[in-house]
Amino acid sequence: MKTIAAKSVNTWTIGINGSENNTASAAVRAQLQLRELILSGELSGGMRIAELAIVDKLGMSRTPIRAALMRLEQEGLLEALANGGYAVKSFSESDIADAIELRGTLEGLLARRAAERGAPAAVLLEARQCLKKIDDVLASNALNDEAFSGYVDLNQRFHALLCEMADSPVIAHQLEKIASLPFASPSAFVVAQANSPRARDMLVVAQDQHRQVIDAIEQGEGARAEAIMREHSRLAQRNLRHSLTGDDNGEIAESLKVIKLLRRRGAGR
Amino acid sequence: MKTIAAKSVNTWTIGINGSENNTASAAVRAQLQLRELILSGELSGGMRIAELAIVDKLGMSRTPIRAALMRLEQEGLLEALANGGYAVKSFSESDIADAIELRGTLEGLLARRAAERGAPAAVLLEARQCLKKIDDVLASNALNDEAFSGYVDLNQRFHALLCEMADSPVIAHQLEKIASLPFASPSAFVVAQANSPRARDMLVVAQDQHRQVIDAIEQGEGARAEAIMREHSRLAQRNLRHSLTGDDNGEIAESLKVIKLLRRRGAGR
DNA sequence: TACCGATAATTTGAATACAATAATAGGGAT
DNA sequence: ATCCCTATTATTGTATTCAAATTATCGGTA
Repeated sequence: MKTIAAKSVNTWTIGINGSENNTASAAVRAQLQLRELILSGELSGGMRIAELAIVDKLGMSRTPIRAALMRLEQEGLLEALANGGYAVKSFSESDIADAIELRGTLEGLLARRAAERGAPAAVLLEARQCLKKIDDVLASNALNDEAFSGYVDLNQRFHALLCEMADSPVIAHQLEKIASLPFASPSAFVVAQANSPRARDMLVVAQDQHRQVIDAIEQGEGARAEAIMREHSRLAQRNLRHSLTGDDNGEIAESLKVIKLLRRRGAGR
Repeated sequence: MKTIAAKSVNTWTIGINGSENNTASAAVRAQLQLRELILSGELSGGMRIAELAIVDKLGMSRTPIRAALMRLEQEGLLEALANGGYAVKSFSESDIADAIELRGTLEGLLARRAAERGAPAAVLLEARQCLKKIDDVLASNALNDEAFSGYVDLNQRFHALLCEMADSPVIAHQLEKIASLPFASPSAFVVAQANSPRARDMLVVAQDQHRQVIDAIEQGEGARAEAIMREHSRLAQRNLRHSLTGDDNGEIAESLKVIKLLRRRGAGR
């Protein structure tokens, strides 16, 4: 009776790890596959999605597909049309920037709370161990793809630990929702940097911020902890801009699924 | 083709205004009625919700009810159970406090952005007019229920205008979601104060903050605007505490639907 | 040619029927 | 008497059918 939400649990981790997860319910499979279709650009921004078309494509009945569409709408990847049906949402560059800033703000809030109210020693210890592992990954001067992928995992783990320190289910839940937007996740633009010569340096800076925020939390320095996490999110902002205005003629951008969602110079804002 | 989301539009305003809205789709009706059942305490915290039971109660088929349950889950009023089905969520006092702080943080972010990037003159004008109307409401020394209800409307309008000033659909959308939790809405605890002698004074303070934040935005004082909105949300915190620890032996609390969701001294936190 | 109306077709919303899975209760064995 | 296994029941997940509404198409008229 006290078991909780395995159903609506972050479908990200499932999908990301590649395994097609044939055991999951049809609705979840539909959700994952649809997200994949959207992120891969097969269903491009602004395009209207008809249920029957998806039925044909995914080979299941309308019911689980309707559920998946509904979930993807709440996730923010689709928008509901006035007279039924959905359309693939597209995002301007400033939308993405806003989403990142939002995440930074919330992580700042978490960090401040953790500092003000004190974080459990056990979690702090885990965080320090996590930092050490990241150090290990960053030890070599040239990072291969495997190292980057390892970094992404540890980075996500660190951010999760930060959530835990603040001990606020409500805020944590909301942050999860925000980070479910593919371009707002803590390590969304990390991989984009894999080929860049300065890639490692970026991670070194990020790691320093990680360390400082833990320090601030331990010292009970709320304002500092908050400021650090906000600034930390600006790294993602920089990576975003770097991906888009990169000197490599969009080579990096091409490798980023997220870019498919970008509305190129849409009507202002 | 460019029409947008009349479907998933905030169902709050619909429900709040009392009219049962028989024209809406069955799914939306189910959502409204279910929320009413939850907020009225008929479906109390922790209670498991079986679809068939709701079918009997609301007299429609499972399909729209499933949709409504899904929406209420995303809204945060229900939680999905591991093996299917939902349970009514209950909130601790700190959960509510966190939700309010979250809203304050986001509104702070909005205000800062509005200040930093400049808000459209038209919206600023509207906001000033809104403030004037609130002044009018507060003019009399003793406020009747009608006056309070008027205040609530104007207050919501003001907060909406603030959203508009920041001109960030992404942040606005997220804030809407957070404020959809009944106790996190900007004017959630205003009515609770209707009988309190100091009720009007609270609103006077709030109004002053409204005025100052607009001033800060006009002056481009981002940090100040942010700080004001954060502090502004603490009024709701105080009202919350006042409602709960009130000297009137829970008379106020009784009038607040929100209280039905409260988990009295649950396991820690 | 452009515009308006009617009809046909497509599409979503709702209801029901069906399948699979989890909970429960009952009976048997140790 | 208790524990475990099985069978039944209840409940969710999925498919399909039906209805309503919206959109598209075709024909006619100004």
